[in-house]
Amino acid sequence: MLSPYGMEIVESCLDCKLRADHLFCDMPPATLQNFEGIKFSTAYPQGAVLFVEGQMPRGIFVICKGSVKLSINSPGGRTMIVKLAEPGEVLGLSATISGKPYEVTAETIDPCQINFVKRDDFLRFLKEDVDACFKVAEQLGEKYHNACKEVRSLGLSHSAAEKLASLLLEWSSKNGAAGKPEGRLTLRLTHEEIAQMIGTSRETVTRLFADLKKRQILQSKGSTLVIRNSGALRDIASHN
Amino acid sequence: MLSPYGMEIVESCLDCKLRADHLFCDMPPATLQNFEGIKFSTAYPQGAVLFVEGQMPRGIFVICKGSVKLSINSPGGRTMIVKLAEPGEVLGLSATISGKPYEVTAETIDPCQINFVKRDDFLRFLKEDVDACFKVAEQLGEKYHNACKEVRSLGLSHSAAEKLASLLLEWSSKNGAAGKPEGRLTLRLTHEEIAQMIGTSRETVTRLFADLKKRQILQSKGSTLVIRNSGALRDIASHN
DNA sequence: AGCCGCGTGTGACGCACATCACAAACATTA
DNA sequence: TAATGTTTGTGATGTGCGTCACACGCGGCT
Repeated sequence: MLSPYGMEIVESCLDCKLRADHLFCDMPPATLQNFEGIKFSTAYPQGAVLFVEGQMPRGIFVICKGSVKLSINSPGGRTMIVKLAEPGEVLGLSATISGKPYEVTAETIDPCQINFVKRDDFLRFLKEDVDACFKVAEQLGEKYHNACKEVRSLGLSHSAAEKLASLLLEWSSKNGAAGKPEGRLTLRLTHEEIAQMIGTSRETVTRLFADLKKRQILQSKGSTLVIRNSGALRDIASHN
Repeated sequence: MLSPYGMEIVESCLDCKLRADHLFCDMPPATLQNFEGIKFSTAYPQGAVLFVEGQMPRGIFVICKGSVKLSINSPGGRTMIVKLAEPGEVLGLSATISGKPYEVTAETIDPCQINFVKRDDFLRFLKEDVDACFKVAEQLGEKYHNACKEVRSLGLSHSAAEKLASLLLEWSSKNGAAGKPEGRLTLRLTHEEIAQMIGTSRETVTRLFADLKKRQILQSKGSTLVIRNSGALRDIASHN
């Protein structure tokens, strides 16, 4: 079956082939059966906003396909991108559990398939099933872990160059884990968005890229980046 | 009963008078009974290190009395204080659940009573009890929430003045919640440590305090601070 | 008393980076 | 192909604050 946005749709979680790779989705069959009963599967186009920071929680969103940009915004219009969430991640979890407003804003960056579960249904589901509840704890632990990494990078690493280098290495290694050739990656974000990820200005990102190319550490054709000297990049990333 | 460090000790969680105020400890009696069986209650002096960032998780620590400083460190010797944890909070939770290294370093800043539970015991405890598991999820949500606040303050608010003002307001309001007179607070941290909380240098903190006093916004006698103009302080804190 | 260690106060200096202000390179639409 | 938007490249300029350097105050020693 095809969604309106030209993407194949997975009908049921039970026969989702990628389940084992999807952190949250890898639950015992019985638990999954219950989940199946309360989820709503929806397809979203690129640029759809799932929820906004400060909204009261309506429920949780499990990413099946596509990626989602999580960001926080200051009243003054400043934006910071916290994370790019991938399939298998659950969004809106802590807000849904605590009943407090969503912490971040979630916006799809390509066509996505996403399972939604209403807050009440989800809470009932949790209280009835230890396995599910434990999965949620794991998932929240993961979120906390990521947030800690973010804090570390924002608070301890100094130069913008350092943070950009770390980001590139992280992306590159994520490629490696996915079987793609490591050391080669395609940028899916604009310089502006990259700047928002590492907490600097767009111009600085541009200049840093220019510098890395001049120093033969990076090479680019279109939106494809090749890391020519990963050693040097690592040096920059861990320069205390 | 008195501990070696001149602090009264609570024998059992079941008749702990502060239980209702302690987020994690407020569990159903049956659950609490189980917890009672696996916990080890210990008294620590000031300056004790519970665990260090990067260590493999031995288990969780529930604070009964006293406060604990959570920090992260860069290989280059830089330190950032992430949080001051209070009674009712659980430390080492996400590491214990995921089996990955502790995210932060935990050090007592005054004499503490703390319940320790070994990793295996704790995991078994969780898998047997949905209520406990749900409490853990709540607790992790809380941790995630705090981390998000940290990210927001590090990534969006720019000037050091802004962050210091926010910190003071937060402390002051925490006093208010505890019944103490709001707008009056005693500093328990040195300028150096405050600097580590807001990610700046000690000298900057000193200068900022001097400036706030000169502008009649703050007033200090010894380690006691009085906020004379909370409006102005709020303005500084939310200056976009 | 005098000495030491620790926290604090304050000046001088420089650099990394924000900000502004364009121009050039693409992408989209009509 | 012109017309309009979006993303990128680069210079000029200013400034917040990190860093170094040193002096002062205060409490705990012996």
